[in-house]
Amino acid sequence: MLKPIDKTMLSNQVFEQLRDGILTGEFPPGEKLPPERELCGILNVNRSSVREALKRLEQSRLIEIQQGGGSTVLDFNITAGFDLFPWLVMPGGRLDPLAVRSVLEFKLAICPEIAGYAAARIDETGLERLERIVDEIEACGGGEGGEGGEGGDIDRYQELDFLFHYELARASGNLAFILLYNSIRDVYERGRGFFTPIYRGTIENRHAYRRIFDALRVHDADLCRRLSRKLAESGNEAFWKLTASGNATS
Amino acid sequence: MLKPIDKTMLSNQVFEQLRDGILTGEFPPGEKLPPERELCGILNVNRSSVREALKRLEQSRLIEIQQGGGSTVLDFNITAGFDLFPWLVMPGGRLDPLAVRSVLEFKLAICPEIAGYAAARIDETGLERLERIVDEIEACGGGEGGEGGEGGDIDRYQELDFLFHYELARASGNLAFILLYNSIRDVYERGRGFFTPIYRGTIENRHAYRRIFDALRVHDADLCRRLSRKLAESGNEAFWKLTASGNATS
DNA sequence: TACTATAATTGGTCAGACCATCAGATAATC
DNA sequence: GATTATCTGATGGTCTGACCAATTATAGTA
Repeated sequence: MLKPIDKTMLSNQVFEQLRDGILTGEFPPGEKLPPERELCGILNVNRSSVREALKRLEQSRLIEIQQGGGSTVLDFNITAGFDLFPWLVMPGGRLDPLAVRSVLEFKLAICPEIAGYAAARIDETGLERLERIVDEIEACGGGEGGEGGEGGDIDRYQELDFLFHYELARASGNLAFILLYNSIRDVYERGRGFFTPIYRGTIENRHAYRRIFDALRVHDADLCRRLSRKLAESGNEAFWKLTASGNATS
Repeated sequence: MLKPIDKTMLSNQVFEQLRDGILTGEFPPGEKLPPERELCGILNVNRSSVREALKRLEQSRLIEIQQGGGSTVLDFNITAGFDLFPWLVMPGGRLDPLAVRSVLEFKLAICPEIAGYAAARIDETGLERLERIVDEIEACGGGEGGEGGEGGDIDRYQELDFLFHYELARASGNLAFILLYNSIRDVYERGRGFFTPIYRGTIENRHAYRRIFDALRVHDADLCRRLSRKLAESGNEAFWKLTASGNATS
């Protein structure tokens, strides 16, 4: 009966409402948003809060503000940057199948490349950090028994999988890859529960990380690429199996 | 003597000053920004303007704001998303060599993949749009004479090259790739002048676009990937030649 | 009809006030 | 003396109301 109290700042609530309204098409591209003063009345907040929200929407390139001319909704497909991706993957708390496909294809495209550069450039400290992660991944029990209640391990495995790839991105010495993973982090965190079934199907591959690590250690870029691609492919296959059986995007 | 007047909004000027200060290390990670009221005094603007700027910095994940606790500078390498990339490529108007290398490697990694998916999914309207672009690229005169003053053509070629790849991203049907190019667009626009010498060296490849287009038309994904990779590689080589001779990043 | 001047709309900035939260100092308690 | 509770100041969050600046709509004029 008692619900947690929403302690988000007002300007943030305004921002989220308008952002979701734009992403769901409630405010279609080209249309004008209500004037600031009108929004104040509708939302029952001060103009400062509204303005802070509008400025953030403008920065996300979801709207265009023109002095004297009002705020116009932009077509986020054309204007919005990659930082918006997490919100397109889960509009309104549900997974968008097309966006999920995009995620999987995207991982398949960049993970091997990241691994390749990482193999060429990784240093000792990077290797150490990765080894700790690999060790812990292998320690995650996965399906050897039917004891059930292994959700904790799956959760941790999911987290470690991200950390593993994030460390690879850092080791690649490529700013673009690092920033990319910073943006994607939200996808993982927001969609944690939804991706769990996928990871449950791929945890049997947890020794694959070790193989990649060994290839990194000897700076075998080509092998890293191949192994990383294989890992990504197995994850994608697990997902498609689930969607086929109708268990995902629910 | 007469300088153009900066007509940007005050909050935007505040935002840019603080952002650049953070990116250049003037405000190192972990350090606290001056309190809002103090910033008002320093910058001689109203608190609303300061707040709007701070909210945007927070959204860019460059700072963390805590009620009663001030604003803390974050480590953008760990927190900032891909949308920040353009500003890391050209901090203070100069090219950052490491970031440029990142751009080139990044293009090399994703362009072929985009082309591959585009080949599988492109439709008639997409082909039409691309053909117009390819036609115009081929019409760009490039180095056949020594008439000089061909800057207009180079500029247009540069623009068309981006449009070509952007259309590929759209045709790929992958949201991630599209958003990526939306983010990258700024890199091209802000660094237009700096990249021109590169394009001057690669304009001789302008028939490569036609070959990719032909492969797209017959949905030959593998050929598209190979051709796209080759195109990206030739661009990168042109850049490294320039850096070797010390003409870039000037 | 086309152009121009005016008025209304709307975003940008400002000033000042008060509330909510946090951090450090102070006082109370064991 | 150490720990805990409380108080105080600093700082961000919200509100009110006003005025400026740019745009847009309207009315007037040639």
